[in-house]
Amino acid sequence: MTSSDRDGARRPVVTRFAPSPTGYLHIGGARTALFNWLYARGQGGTFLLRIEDTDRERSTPEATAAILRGLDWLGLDWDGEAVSQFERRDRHAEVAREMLARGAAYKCFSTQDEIEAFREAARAEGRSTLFQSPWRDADPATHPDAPYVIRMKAPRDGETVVEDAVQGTVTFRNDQLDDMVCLRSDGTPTYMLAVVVDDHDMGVTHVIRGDDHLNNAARQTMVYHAMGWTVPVWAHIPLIHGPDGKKLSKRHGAVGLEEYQAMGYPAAGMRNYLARLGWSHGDDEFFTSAQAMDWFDLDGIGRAPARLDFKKLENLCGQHIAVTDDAALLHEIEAYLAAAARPPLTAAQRTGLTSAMYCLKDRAKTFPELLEKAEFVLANRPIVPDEAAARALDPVSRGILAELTPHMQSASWSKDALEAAVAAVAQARGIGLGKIAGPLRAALAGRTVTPSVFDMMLVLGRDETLARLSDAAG
RNA sequence: GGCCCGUUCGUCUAUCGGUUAGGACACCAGGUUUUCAACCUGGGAAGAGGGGUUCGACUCCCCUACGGGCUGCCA
Repeated sequence: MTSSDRDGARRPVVTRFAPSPTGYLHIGGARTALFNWLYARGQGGTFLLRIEDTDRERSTPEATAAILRGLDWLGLDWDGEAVSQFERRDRHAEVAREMLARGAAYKCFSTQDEIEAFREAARAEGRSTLFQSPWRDADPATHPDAPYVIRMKAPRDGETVVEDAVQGTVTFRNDQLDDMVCLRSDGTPTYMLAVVVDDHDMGVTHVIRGDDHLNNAARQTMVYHAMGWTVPVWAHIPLIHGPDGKKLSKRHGAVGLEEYQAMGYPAAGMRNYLARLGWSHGDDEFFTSAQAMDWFDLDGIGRAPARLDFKKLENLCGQHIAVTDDAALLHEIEAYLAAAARPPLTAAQRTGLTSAMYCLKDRAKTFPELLEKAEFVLANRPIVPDEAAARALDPVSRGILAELTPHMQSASWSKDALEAAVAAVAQARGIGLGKIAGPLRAALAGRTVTPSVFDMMLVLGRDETLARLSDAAG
């Protein structure tokens, strides 16, 4: 059996990504979104987006916007409108009341101070610090006229089993689970209640999320049971760690997805890398999104946390840049420029870059690297050599360039002819091709790292090439 | 503290009781080469430790160590 029909009944798959808008889109969150998207799309299902903004203190519209931008960049499209969890608060409260009516929940009048006192005492005595409310079985007649929260009346005996598509069967003793708060004293729902209600109402069939929620799944299962709702297929995926194996944090460098865009990684490479991080399909390493959709399955998800490896990311990005068509590449490079707050391309640069793309795309791993190698076509005369290029333009080299120029003037402008011309000069001088290519590269690009000198001449054309040669030789 | 999860080359991983434990990235050496990238050849590199179960364990069970998570009127 596959994980998709673990619960027996085949339902159209519905997944969701449910981030809380309290900051940027975390790289780990992005992968969670990717897995949900891949699974839904691969199964011909639906992928929903829900913003978990019930924490009014920390939620911001800016963070929501950042999340949407991140998903958009990664190419993860969701179905329908993004749902605001906060706006569904009345529905959540309604379910809390329903649980009350069913005897699956109760009003708890304990104050924060009382709860804290309880925990301190428990800690001191070495008992469980799970709060045991005195109101759990209180007679409603004794209820004071005071603020209260609605707590889940969790079973005290027995155990709750979470059937997880990734983690396997995980059993929790019910006495380890507390009577979680479902509705706060101000009448707003807690996350624990809201997720369940929303996932149920939205018809979510597969909950794929970080394994920091594995414990929560047990308590949420109780809500499903209390309401008589079908429990979704759980899939708790391991978190992503930093290169040192510790929980990913800012000291590891980039943790926000947008930073990766600003660093110039192509979205396709990012998707490929993220998909491969914690999920595998045999020995396949390099693949398109279409293949990933086709192959993606919950069974292929690993159980151990994975570490970020920038070298591998770069390698995959390089491969994707090489196979992306020129127009799409240009488009993405312009988006990168904007994301990195770099000046946009001029019309002339856009044209030049397009004509040079064929000799740039398979020698760059990131957009900044590609742009650096494209400098020869991006820059205008006079070409200002960088330090290394300036060193390559010593008097002897300039003499060589001066000698080469007439040959270039008469050569037909094809790669073969250009190579022949350069070879002829090399032979006449009794030097290797490298002795000519170095200065030539410096004169044409002002750089020492570029595409082939012949490709550059082809892209630049005769007039521009000769002009640059004369600039450098002169 | 309690509960839960995890642990195969440096990294990502394959393996789903029987393999010389495979691949990729990275690294090292050599080759090719006009730079970079790419490419070719070769190399080093792994089952956390200890007990079981079994004819046979990386694979199953237990313990320990280490890492992570939860234990909130945060999500």
